[in-house]
Amino acid sequence: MKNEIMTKGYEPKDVEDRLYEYWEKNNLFVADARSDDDPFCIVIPPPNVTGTLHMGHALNNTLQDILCRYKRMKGYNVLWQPGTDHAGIATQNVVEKDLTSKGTDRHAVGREKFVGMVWEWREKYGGLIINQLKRLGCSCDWTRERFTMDKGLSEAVREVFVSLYEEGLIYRGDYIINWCPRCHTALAELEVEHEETESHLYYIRYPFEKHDGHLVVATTRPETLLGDTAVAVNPEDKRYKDLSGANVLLPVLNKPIPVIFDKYVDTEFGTGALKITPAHDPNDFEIGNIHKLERIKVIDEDGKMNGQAGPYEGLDRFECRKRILDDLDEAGLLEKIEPYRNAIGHCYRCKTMIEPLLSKQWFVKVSPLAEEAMQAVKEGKTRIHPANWETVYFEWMKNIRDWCVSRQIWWGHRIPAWYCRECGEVSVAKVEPSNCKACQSDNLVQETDVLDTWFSSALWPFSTLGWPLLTRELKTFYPTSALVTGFDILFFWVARMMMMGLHFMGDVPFKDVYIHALVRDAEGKKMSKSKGNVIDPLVIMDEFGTDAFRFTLAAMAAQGRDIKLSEERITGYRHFVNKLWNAARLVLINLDSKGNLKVNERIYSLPDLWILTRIGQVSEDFSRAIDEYRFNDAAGLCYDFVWHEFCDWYLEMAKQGLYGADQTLRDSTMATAQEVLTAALKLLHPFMPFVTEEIWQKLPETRGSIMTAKFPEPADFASDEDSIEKMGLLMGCITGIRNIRGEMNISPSTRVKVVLDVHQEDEADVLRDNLGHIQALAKAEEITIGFGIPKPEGSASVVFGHNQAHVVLKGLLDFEQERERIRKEIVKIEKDISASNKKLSNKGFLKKAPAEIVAKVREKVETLSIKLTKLNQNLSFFEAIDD
RNA sequence: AGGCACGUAGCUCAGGGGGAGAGCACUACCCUGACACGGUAGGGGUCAAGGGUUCAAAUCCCUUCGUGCCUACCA
Repeated sequence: MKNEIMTKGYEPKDVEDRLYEYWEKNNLFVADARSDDDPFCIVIPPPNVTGTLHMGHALNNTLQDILCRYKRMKGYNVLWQPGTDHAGIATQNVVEKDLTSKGTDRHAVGREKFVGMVWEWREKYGGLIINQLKRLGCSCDWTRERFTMDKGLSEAVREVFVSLYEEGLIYRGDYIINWCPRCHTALAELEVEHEETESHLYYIRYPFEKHDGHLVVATTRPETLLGDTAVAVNPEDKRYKDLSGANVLLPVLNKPIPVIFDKYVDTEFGTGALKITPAHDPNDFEIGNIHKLERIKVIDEDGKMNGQAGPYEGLDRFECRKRILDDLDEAGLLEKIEPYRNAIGHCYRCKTMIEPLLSKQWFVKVSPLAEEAMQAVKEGKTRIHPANWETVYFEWMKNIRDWCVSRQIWWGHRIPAWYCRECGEVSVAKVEPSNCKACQSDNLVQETDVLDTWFSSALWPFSTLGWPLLTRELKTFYPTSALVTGFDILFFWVARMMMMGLHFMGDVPFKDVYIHALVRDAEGKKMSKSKGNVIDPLVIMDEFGTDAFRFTLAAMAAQGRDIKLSEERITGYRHFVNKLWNAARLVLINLDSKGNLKVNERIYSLPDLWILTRIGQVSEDFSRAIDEYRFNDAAGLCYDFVWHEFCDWYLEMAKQGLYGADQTLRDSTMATAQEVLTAALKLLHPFMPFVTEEIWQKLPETRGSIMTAKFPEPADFASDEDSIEKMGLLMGCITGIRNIRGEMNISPSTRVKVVLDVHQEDEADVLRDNLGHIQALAKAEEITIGFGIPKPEGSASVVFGHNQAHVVLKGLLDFEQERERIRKEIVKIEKDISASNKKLSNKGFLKKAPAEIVAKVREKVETLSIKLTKLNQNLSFFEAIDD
């Protein structure tokens, strides 16, 4: 690969797969649990096995990869722990869909066989997302890949479940779930589609038990009134303040139920009186809990009215609604009906209306765990970046409710609880018990529910490192260094990892949490398949190359902001990749001169010193930015440095040395160019792993992979603070001359005569020493330098610092145009000066502003005044001339 | 409804109390021996509106308008 001629443009396709293979083959991603180096560990947010790479993954994993590659080069012992999540419902759905297309379903297949089929599916397709992560360049230690349902992690899950149960932190209780009466399954919130539906609001009279009159209640679901156990009103509501202790009679059933007071009730809505059906409405369930109301289930798992429904038993819930309305009307209890629109939950699969149903579920009692988790962030053991997310975290932790961890699906960790068929005793154990601990019966049956997928995800930072075994990995890498994730799963996942980590490891799971932006489409909408607005990262990578794509994501990942991805922006960064490639090409083409330069022979020209000083500064700023998770700043630093300093100025000036006859100068220039290019490659490697590695391996003085190279530090480079100012003078001079050329429309091929009227000896020296550069970059010839040289006839002038450059344009100069140019400049400067003078004449400013600010403004006025004087002189010079 | 963000150049976005910035697009001139995915120069903004704090506000505070997201959804 060495010394191979580089192609004119960078072709990512030829490079990416080959280099990724090279890294993997050389075990460059593999972490060493026995190393004494400082550890740096990130656990990947495990993508669903059913997942395909989307923009969210791309951003999330690019940022993690940047951190990992950076830390490796900084000498850390890096472990990026990868793996996938079994994603209970999502995965089960994929296989069920397959069964449906074959005209069968999971119930026909049976549990055991069905679960077997899911495993088969996972074997076959579960690696898709992993390969896509590799395509993105992720440097995960794939030798340690884990799965939330593999043997070790399943053991961790059981261990945790049993411990929490034994500590009394897991219990079984009643809960309202979303039930589909047609599919016969509970649905997660995510699987419920809320649809705006035309409906009705029924006003029903509930007569008072002890006196005349009635309370009117508004409801959209009259059939549930059979299960009412109270009517609630707001305690602030003056209309109902006398009803304390009163009962009303439940219509149809004529059963007395109490009137209760609860702030939850909205006085503005309906009549301000709310019927409470704890067994069939989630909110009513909550209120029922607070007021210790009886829960009466009147609808069964088929959506039919049960024995508690009295005369309506056996009716379908919708049929029952009709009948009950008729009966109410007949009894004079139906006051009115209003049309109403509301969002009703439907089954995402069969569109059947969801029935909120009371059932027994398993819960984790989270408040003691949450308290610890909150404390850890307050004490700074875990820091959340950007910090404003800490508020959100605290808010949620404060209002946390017990966590319902049971799910009525088949794919997942089956809850390790066994019921005795003889006596009903519940045994929770790591391994299946042979006998009931109460009655010794061996007639046991295991709980059919599985655990919420987030239960195993909550253990991820330590279960992947080998827990419950006390492995070396655990010792070396726990607590992990950073967690990188989107805010959408701050609660689902981050908070729960905090709780579990603290509880079972006695320490936080990670020291830093970096919350990154969400990638949205051009309209700012969340990308989703149903909206059809997804941009496929793989398509982008094919079109633009992985490096350009990654760089774009990083450059746009400003903290806490959403990213609206635009292809134009990616195009811009693809150009940047190409620019880097061609800078390297320039260096490589001139390698004939890499030479036998001895260290003490090396010459440091002003541009050399300047660019070396700059790369040192940039290295420092870059590291600080990454350490503070300011990815966009780090990206911007590299971009500006490589393009606008290294390429635009340094390499252009280097050509002087490269194409000249002086061998030592050529060798020195090449030495600096190579040194800076190499350093820039290292800075950019975390962002653009492929192109940087490819160039690295073509450079003659590099060995192995750039991945193992030492990251640049300011101390690595020759440094000269003065070079910054001197170079500024030189650049100002060149820019000034170019400015005139541009404005006057002088063809680039035309060489111009330049007279430099200089103010100070030391500045004159700088310009004299770099005459060649001025000639080359400003396309000048015959440069004269002197003090107080009069403005030559037919010249346009520009002021830089305290100096002037007169560009002699005899014959080419349009006097009117030049007058106009100067006037324009004068107006601008006068405005600037007067603004500054206004500040300086403000006593408050002089008194209260920091001295350095005042000095700066003074200096500015001084500089601008000199410039103004010179401009005015030049203007009068031209005004004296008749066209 | 509540909470949290955000309104900066035509577009996509940085910046964040003391000189309005970048990329793309646009204009002019250039295929100059790394790169036309390039070079040089240029045009373009009341930093949403109004008020306040301050010597100084695009930046901090308040209000309004607009946009987006997250919760909760009104029975």
